[in-house]
Amino acid sequence: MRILPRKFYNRNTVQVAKDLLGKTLVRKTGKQKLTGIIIETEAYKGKNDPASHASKKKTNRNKVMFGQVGWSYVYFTYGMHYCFNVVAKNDKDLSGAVLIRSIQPRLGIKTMIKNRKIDVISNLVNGPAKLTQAMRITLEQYHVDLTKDSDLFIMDGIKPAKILAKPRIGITEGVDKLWNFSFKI
DNA sequence: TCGCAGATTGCCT
DNA sequence: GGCAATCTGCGAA
Repeated sequence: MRILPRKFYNRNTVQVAKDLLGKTLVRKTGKQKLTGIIIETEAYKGKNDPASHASKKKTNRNKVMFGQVGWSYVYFTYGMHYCFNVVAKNDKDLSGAVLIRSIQPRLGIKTMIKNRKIDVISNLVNGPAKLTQAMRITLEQYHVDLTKDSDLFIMDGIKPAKILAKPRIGITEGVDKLWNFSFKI
């Protein structure tokens, strides 16, 4: 398997969100290696997308969404949760990112369970904040290059059979857009 | 099984 | 000062 090249992310944000399904997320913590297949994503553009952090203006928090594609965007919210995004946009768009909502654990499941302090597999990574907790993603992973072999990157994976498109979750504006993508393994 | 409220911190207005 | 791309536990049905 190969690491996804930067040009993979240099396309329409919605298209990248779809194509990220089935790809492998790799997280290295010391000697431990945690991997998982991405099974749910959401697309957030900048302009004309009221639900996006970057819809209004560039701030210190969301500036990564305006920067280089293929870099991580981690943000802290609700006082206790982190969410993990990948910056992806074509040349026309000023900003955009794909939220990784859910994965299917492959390597290091035991470590993930330990990180989450629970023992129910079905409850391990079925949500963006649970995913970051299980994989130990924090603000230290804010602005990491995902196209390089480091602590955190994304590799090629499997091909999803059937992609489902739904409204995005947890937002109050822009709910008419079917930019939540998932598939069944 | 479903729906609601609390937790808790940093960012923006 | 108010709110957020969420999760969990609790109470009701």
